[in-house]
Amino acid sequence: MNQKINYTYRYPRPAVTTDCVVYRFDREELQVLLIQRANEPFRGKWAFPGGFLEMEETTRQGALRELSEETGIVPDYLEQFYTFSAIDRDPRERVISVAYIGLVNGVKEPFPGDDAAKARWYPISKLPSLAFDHAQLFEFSLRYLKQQIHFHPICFILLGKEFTLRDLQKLYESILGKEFDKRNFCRKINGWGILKPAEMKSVEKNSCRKGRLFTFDEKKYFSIKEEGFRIEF
Amino acid sequence: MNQKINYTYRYPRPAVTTDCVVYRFDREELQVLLIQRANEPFRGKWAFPGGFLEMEETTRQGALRELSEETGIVPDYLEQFYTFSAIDRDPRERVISVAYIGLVNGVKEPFPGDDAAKARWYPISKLPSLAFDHAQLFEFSLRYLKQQIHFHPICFILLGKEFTLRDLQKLYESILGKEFDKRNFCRKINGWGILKPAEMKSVEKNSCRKGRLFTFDEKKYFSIKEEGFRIEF
DNA sequence: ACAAAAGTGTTCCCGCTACACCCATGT
DNA sequence: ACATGGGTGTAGCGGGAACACTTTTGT
Repeated sequence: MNQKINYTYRYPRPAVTTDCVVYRFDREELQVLLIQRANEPFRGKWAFPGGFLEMEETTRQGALRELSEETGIVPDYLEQFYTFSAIDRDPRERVISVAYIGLVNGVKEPFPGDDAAKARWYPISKLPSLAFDHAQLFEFSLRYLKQQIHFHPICFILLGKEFTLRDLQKLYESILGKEFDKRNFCRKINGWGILKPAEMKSVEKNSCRKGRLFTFDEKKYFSIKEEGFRIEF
Repeated sequence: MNQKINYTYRYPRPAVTTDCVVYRFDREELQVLLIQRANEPFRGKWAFPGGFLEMEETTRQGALRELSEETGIVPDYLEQFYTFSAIDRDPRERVISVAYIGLVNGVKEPFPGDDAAKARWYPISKLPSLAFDHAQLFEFSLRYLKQQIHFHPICFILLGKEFTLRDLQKLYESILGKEFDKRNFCRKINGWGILKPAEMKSVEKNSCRKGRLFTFDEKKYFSIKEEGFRIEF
């Protein structure tokens, strides 16, 4: 397996990697998935999962593969957000990284593997010091999220099947970094008409209520999106 | 100069290129800058300017260099919008391209050079058939423009120092692909308070009036942007 | 019992929309 | 003279913002 073949080119080439900033929302705050590096460089430091691109995969496929190898996580949404190419961003050699943002709903826990000694979710307000230029990677990813929230149903992907209006509001507040009035928020969302009440099992109806549960009406969303609807906030 | 050095790596690497979709606005319609390829592959076909990344430059620098070499154009704004990595996007070999969007104000004309046999501006409604996956590149760039118009003063960069309200309206209509009511448009823009009347030389005051000239009040724009202002449309 | 969070309406205001006519210029 | 494009105001409506108290549940 430890093949000794070398690859030779007429001109020098940078190495190409992919990195993933994966978000989840635990009904209180936004969190991102970090791994603790098992190898040099930056051994022991926390970083976003990622690694070298293979020749027979797109960057998207590479990002999914590395994410899966290092954490076992399969995201519910994955989109490219920026390519980092600063000349000294990797101490070993010239490396260009295509960075992806991932969204996960629910409470999946990671299993560290490969280059990851550990893997865990960190609240975005309490990130540790990060390897490489990953602090910048994080900043860019959050800015991208703040923008895309207007064009994609990001929040509904993060919330998963059922959620309360409070969950949704907390999530908007986490991403946009400001607070809203409960009633106005509620009316605004309802005005869009893209939520339907979730069906409840009769058990739930009486028992411990955390608020009414809703579901994202995907069909309705895509139909009004066709007509130019945007999730303005 | 024709050095015979080769570069050898332990694992195979894709080649990395940059491409630029540069826009200008001639007061009637949006145009993009295309070159006619002087070399294989796709010799004779139209394409966006671009080429291989060098080791001592960032992708941004590479994009600027290639653009300058092939067309002599220096954009007034340049931002990355997507990285294309489909496996067969270049018939020669595996090539990943980091694509940039450029904006130019005024009427600069290109000078073809390097890999470009010709270089010219094409109205976006009349693009010729394009080399590589550049049709997709174009689509992505336009989608990006449509989004970024809400977060950056794209339009004011394209218009340059002085412009009429009619120019601005035509530009918004070109990018967003829909038409607006003249008076409502005017009131909306004025409401932002980021336009100031341009000073006129006394000659202009009486002579052939094409409408009042305005200037983008950059200082004002950045100050209200700080407070969370967005250019909603 | 107390604290924490859910649920619920009204008023005011601003910005968006729709709409038509006159004037100046250039041909 | 005619055509083209510039310039201007109003009325109605809908959505956004500000605002407080009661009820339920969990501790």
